[in-house]
Amino acid sequence: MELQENLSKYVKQAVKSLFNAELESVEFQATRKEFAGDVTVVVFPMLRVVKGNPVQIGEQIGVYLEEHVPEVKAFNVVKGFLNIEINDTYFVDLFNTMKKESNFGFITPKPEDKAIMVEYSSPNTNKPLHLGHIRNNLLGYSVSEILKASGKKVYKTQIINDRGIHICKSMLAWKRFGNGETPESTGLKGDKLVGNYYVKFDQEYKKEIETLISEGHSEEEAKKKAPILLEAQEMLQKWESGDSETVALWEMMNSWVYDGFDITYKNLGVDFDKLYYESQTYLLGKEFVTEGLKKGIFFKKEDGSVWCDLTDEGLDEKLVLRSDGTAVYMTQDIGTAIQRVKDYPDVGGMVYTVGNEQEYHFQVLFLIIKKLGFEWAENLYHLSYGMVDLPSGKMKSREGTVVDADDLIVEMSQTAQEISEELGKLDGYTEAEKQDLYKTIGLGALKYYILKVDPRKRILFDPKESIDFQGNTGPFIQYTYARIQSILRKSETDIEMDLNSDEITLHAKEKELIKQLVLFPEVVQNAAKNHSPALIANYTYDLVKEFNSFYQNVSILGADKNIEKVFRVQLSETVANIIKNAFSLLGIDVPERM
RNA sequence: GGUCGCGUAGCUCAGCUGGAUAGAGCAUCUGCCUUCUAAGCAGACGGUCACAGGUUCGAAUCCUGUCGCGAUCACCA
Repeated sequence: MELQENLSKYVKQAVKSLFNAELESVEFQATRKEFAGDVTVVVFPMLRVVKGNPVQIGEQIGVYLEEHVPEVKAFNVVKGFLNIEINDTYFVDLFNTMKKESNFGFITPKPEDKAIMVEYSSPNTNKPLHLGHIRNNLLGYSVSEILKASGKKVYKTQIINDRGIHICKSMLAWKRFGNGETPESTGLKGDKLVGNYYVKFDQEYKKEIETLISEGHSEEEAKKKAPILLEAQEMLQKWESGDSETVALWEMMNSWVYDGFDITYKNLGVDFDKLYYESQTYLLGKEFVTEGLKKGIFFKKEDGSVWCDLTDEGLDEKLVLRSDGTAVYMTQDIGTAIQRVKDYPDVGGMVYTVGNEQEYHFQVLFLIIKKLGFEWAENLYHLSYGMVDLPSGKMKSREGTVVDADDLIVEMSQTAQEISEELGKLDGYTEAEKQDLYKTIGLGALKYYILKVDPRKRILFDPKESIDFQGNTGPFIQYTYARIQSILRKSETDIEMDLNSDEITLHAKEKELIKQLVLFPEVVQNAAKNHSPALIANYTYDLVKEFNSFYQNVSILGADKNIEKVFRVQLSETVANIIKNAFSLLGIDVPERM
């Protein structure tokens, strides 16, 4: 902050003139609440160049600052901490300049800058989205928005794992047991319908294994020889060879799933600029593996499989092409990355939002891309997040132990509805408006709950304990926003009006609010640097807590003087604007009433 | 076994570019709606910051080791 730079200069001057010593840097921190002051200079580090008692040194510097710096009103020294009080006019002027910036804290990207591509969601097309995908989607979307706000150009994308044995399993089960069912005929969402057949496949598969074992086969043998599995594998081969009937079935069932996903994405409020399909990128990956083989980046084993030797980087050898020449997961990811830069030449880096179980995969992928010689390999980042687990353990679609994304969203809205109806503050709202609001609040609770925790941490979600709507939650912050809107509706003060800083004496709560508000740009940059929506969430919570304390302790519309009233209304509106902007970075809407 | 991440109040989490007496929410208990929305505010209770060393004027924060939890080390994706 400018103030600190300014003070830093004077502290150095003070040390020079008082002790004839050179200070390299000055250490500041926010003054703790229990002491008087706004900013604190830590004296201890100075002891290296200035010999003496820290308290006395602090006192002397304090006197110097009081005399030489107009913004300094008073000071006190506690142990080695020099607490400095700043004039109210400084803070009011600060507020006057920031309140006019409609996108305070947001930086517009420069056209010549490189863009970042953020990948998230990237589901398999054989089952519906669950709570784990929700975390992924919210993180990816939010990090995209944060990067944009920090001044980067961003493309949101995903890679859809549309080919492989998993989708063949659903296809086969549908063919055998489906009787021609469609989303239309059943009324089921397409992804749900397909997911049911994936589960059905697994049930049949298990039955067959048991039969084989009872016939005397070993378990391992049975798992490999179950007829339904063999048939699925056969289907995959048919698909790869372009068998028209198989491809038609594949296209039909995938399209059901996409329709279903689209609904979930829309409900979640996430979107994508560009979709990639594994079925369209894996061939490019194979091309580059072949090329890398020629250049000596990869090597071929006797059986024809192609590998990358990473023992120099402390890793192992990694397979990039099977002995039968087919692609593996890695091959496809190499192709996808390269395809993206071909499509968007301004892309200079990528963020992969994928769970921490894939850390090794991305470590290897990034090294391989580097070896292939792409300059953007330096700017690849794996946004690795912890799993969402249930008290019973990992979520498993095949076993039905999942928290379904659509169901959870509906439940959250219902809870919001129950609470709202009990409070009964929505007179005059139409039923449609109410339903809209319940969704805003329900989603706000869910999104905030997920995003406020450090992405790296594992989340234990207990379906029996509902997500809170009080305290450090989305609805609490939304509520504060609505509360401010209510004041703004009642006030007739001019928001644009400039405030003469000499005429305002700040209440302690007002000063704290201004201090908190001006931190926002720094928080946005920090969140971008750390790829952490949690930093935005926690900042917003602190701001809102501060505001509510102000609200309950200071009358806004009932201020003694008009200028105070105008200032407080402006302050409230600015807080509301920051809440709205901060929450937009988390993908959370704010309501006018609730 | 190797590698990576995590371990802070009964529970969920902040704090981690080293700084003052470690902060919130939930839960429990006390007050506050004839004044701007009580999904709120004010307060009480609650901690060997996993453990042991080290570096430092100063360590929850940095380093080393130990323990616990999770992930990963496939011709699966």
